[in-house]
This record gives sequence, structure tokens and C-alpha cells, in this order.
Amino acid sequence: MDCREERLPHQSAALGAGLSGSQSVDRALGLLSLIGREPAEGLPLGEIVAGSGLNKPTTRRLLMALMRAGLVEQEPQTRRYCLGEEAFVLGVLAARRHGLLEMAMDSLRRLARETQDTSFLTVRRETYAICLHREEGTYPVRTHALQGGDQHPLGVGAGSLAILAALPDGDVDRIVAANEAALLARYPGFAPEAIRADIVATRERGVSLNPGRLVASSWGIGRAFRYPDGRVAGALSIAAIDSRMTPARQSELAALLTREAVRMEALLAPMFLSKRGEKPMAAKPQPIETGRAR
Amino acid sequence: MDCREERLPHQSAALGAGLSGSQSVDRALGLLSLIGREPAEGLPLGEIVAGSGLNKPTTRRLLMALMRAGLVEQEPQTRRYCLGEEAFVLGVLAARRHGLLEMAMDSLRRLARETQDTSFLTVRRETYAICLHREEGTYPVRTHALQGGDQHPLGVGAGSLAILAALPDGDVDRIVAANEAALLARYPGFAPEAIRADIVATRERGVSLNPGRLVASSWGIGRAFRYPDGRVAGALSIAAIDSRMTPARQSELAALLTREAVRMEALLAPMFLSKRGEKPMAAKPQPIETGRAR
DNA sequence: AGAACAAGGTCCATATTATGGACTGTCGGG
DNA sequence: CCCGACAGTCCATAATATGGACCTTGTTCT
Repeated sequence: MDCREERLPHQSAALGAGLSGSQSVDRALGLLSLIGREPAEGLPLGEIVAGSGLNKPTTRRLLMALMRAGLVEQEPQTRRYCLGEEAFVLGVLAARRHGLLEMAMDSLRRLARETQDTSFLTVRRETYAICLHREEGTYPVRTHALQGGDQHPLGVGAGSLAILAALPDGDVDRIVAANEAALLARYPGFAPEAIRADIVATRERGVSLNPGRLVASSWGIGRAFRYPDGRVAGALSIAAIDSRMTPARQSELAALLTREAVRMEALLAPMFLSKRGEKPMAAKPQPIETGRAR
Repeated sequence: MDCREERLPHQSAALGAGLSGSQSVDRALGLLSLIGREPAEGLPLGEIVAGSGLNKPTTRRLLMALMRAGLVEQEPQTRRYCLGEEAFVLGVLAARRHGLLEMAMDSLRRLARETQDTSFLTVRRETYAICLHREEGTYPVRTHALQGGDQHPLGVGAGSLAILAALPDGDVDRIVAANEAALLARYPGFAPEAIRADIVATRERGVSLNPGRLVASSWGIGRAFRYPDGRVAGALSIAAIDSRMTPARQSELAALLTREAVRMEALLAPMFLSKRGEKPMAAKPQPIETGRAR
């Protein structure tokens, strides 16, 4: 069982690269993920073609397959492609196991009630962060910089930054490098160096702080929490108008976030009863590799 | 634009059947749906092979592709395959458009509060019904016959029956026929004829009633609601112990369900601003057919 | 008008990709 | 120690997915 890294010499060199044996499926699922990045409006065929690197006929054929399965739908008016009802239903089904949101709802509600500001649950998805939920507070001035389903590169925004800062340095480097182009092009004020500085500050402080860098006057404060095996599970964060983010109140909010993060980690504890001492940094669940060759 | 049924003579006969041009993607997505049927435990490879009709290597290869995309995960201990985190995230993203659950939450909460019993939102998925949410009531004796994510053939259970009864007769026939084997094998008390009788009763009454046929003493009452174009969108239902389902209370609950169903239909109204008078019975959103041949 | 463009959608010969029969490795029970 | 059941893998073959070229529809510019 511990022969995990035994690489035999005769492994066919052609397989070395990512030759999966299911090219079209990989491509189709890539499209799905791409469409998921624009959950509100959907994407026109042209952009999907451009964004995926595939050509038009192939893209369209794969989209048809996704539509047959109900995972994607095409808006009849605009001809844009967007996530379908089946994707929604699958999500509800998957929520039984991956019920992060379910688990976090209590925390989010409590944070929103106690602080009167808006609270968020954010998770990581590759090099991006996704806002899974936004729980409105009661305070009359609210920032709408972040909606449920919104996605930004890791490091952009409080929850996103908290997650990034919680990752090991190697991952941070890869992620920031991967996002560099997007950051420079679409996130002025989030140059790679700025993000690195933010990470240092976040690690010192224990919580992340976004001083209105994405939308002026819209501040955020966040804190990551982990699975029992050490992997980062997500982040809780709170957004408020700048006047409600004085240093004193920051500490107050940090304490609340910490309390809820601890609660989340306690809730997640039962998930890993497995005693297998795998290296805790495994970036992804990763398929089991039983056989010899790779 | 209205040349939709012009079938040219030269269409290659081989295409007549469901030759999609993306067999493997179709198969992979079929597996995804299959795995979704067992959201709690996941499925072992053998059952997926059997359930899909594919052979082992193909099944495994496709599963690997789904795992690479994060839509499926393999439980390390049991080696069972289950829905992955990405499926959950996609669902949250899709919820922006297909926010039935979101829309229904108010109704479900109100029903649960007013009746003290447990309320449910159910939607159709092909020939099955899926319970999307279960909102607990406060009454101390609660039935747990139906959990969120549970799936039963259309006609089995209150919400499921309400949906089936709301469909046109042609669909009903197809669905009951398709489910016949499953019904006879796994749902004693829900023979096809019994379901047909239930449908008649439901249509007369306006609401469906399940008099403890799935789990003794666990009764349910349900009502379907529609999209503005006439398609059935889903059903609201209430479950309670038999003693809380006297005829008098049934009428009471029916009134509440009707009120909430009307509300849901009002909420759904803005979805179809399109004036295109397509035939309202189109079973599925269906890909657009622009070109000439089919 | 009409021409010119852009974007969505489709065809079909080709070569790459997916397929599945046969095989190996692993666990648990007797 | 052997057996059966189950998970996972190999590889020649056949079927499938690919993408360049093309067609159609709607929009913008003269």
C-alpha cells in the first residue's frame, strides 16, 4: 500500500503528458467550468470558443452534449449559453456530502445579526475564490461589491485573501503567477506585489483586511478555516462601509470571525475519521493511483 | 424562422438514430447522473458498470475524467464514487438563474411555521421526482420518510404525485410505463394501476394525498405549480403523522398549499417575458434547431 | 437599398481517440 | 493456501471526435 511512488522504467513515454484517454470529456467539462464563471449572463458561443481554445464545431458539439444532459441551457433570445437546471439539481444532491454552505449558514447568520453587516462564505476553486453565499446584515448602508456566485482571483477581496494567505508558500507562488495576467488586466490595485504584501500582513494579523481596494469605501475582513487534515476549506468574511471598520471595530470583528472559524473547524472534524496519514498538503482529492505505471 | 420541420431528403440515414457525435461525453454525463442518484453513500464501480450498461474500462476512464474535473470523488476507504465538491459549487452558481429553491424557501418556512409540520420542495427529473429541500416543522412527532436529495419515481409520495398528476396524459403514460419495473420491484403499494387511480383522485381534488403508503402513518399532501408557459415547475408538500391528517385538516393544509403555489407562480412569472408562442408542452428546453437538416 | 461584416451554426473526410476483451493485482473468507 | 469477487489496467482495433471550409442570419455602414 505504500508503494505509491514506484515508477517503472518501461512506462510508455507517450503517456508522459496529460494524455487522458478522454479528451472530449475533459474538454466538455472544461467548457462547463468556463460557463460557470459567468453565472448571471451566460456566454455567447464566440467567447466560449475563445476562452476554451477549441474551435467552433467542436465547442458547439460539446455544448450540445452538455445541453442534452441539462447541465447547460441556451437562452433562446440571446443565444447565450448558461448553466442549466440539472447543474442546480446536482448541486443540491452534492450538498449532502459537501454541505459547507449548510454548515456555515448558522455562522453567517450569527455574524450578520451580531455585527449588522453582511457576511460571506468563500471557497477556493483552483486559482480563484468563489463566494458561495452572502448573508445580508441589517445596517442600512450596505456594500454590494460581492454577490453570491461571484469569482475573483485568490487574493482579491477579504475572504479570497484569507484563503490565499492560509496556503503554503509554494502554492501561493504558483497561484499568483497563474493569475498575474488577469490581475494586471482587470484588477488595478491588486498587482502581484501588492497581494504578496497583503499576505504577509494577513499572516501577522491572523485575519485578512481589504481596505476598499476593490470598491472604494467598501471594506472587508476575513478569516480562513481548515479541514482536519490541514487543507484550507474556505473563509468567512464580513463587509462594511469604511466608517464601520475602525481599528477598534476590526479587532471586534476579528474576534467574532475567529470564534466562528473555530466552530466551523469543529463541525468539519467528523469528516475525516480516516487514520491514513497522507501528506496533508495534497492540493486536490486526486484519483487513487493503485496500479504501477502512471 | 418557421421552416422548422423541413426535412431534406438527403439526410444521411445513419444519423437518424441518436448519433450525437459526442458519445463519450454523453456517457460520462450519464454516469454523473447515475452517481447523483445515490447522493448519500456513493456507488461502487461494479454498480456503476451495471447501472450504466458500459463496460468496466470505459466506465473507469470516464469516471477518471469526472474526477479530474472535481465533479466526482472517490471515497478513499470504500472506493465508492460520489458527487464531488465541484458539483456542489456548480450548483450554487447555477442557483443564480434556477433559484427555485431560493424562491421557495419563504413558502416552505411559512408552511412549516403555520402548520408545525414539515414542508418539502420537489422537482421533476425525467421520470423521477427529487426532493430539493425539507423544512422542519416544530411539532415533536416528525416523519423522516423524505430527506433532501431523495429520489422516487413520479407518483410515489405526495409531492411526486402532485407533479405527475399535473402532466398531460401522454407524458403520464410514458412515465408510468418507464417506471413500471422499478415500481414493481421496489415500491410495493405503488403498482401502476394504483398510481393511475391516485392521479384521478388528485386531479379531482386539486391536491395530492399520500395516505402513509410509503411509510406507515406518514401521510403527505402536495400541490404542483407551473411556469408561466404551462410546464410543471415543481411541487410543494407537507408531511405529517396520520393523526394530524384528518379530512378537516387536509382541507386546511390544501388551502395553505394553494396559497403558496399561487405565490410561487407569481414569482416565476417574470421569467418568461418572451412573447414567442411556442407550444407550451415542450417536454424539455431542447437545443435550438437553426440549420436545415436534423 | 444593398454591400460588407460578424457571429451562430453545420458538413464531412480524416486521423486521432475511445473502446472493450483479456489480463493483473488485492482483499476477505474458509 | 486457495478461491472468488472486485478494482483497476493494457493495447490492438474500430469507431469516434476533430476542424477546415462552408452556409445562414442579423446588423451596421455607405
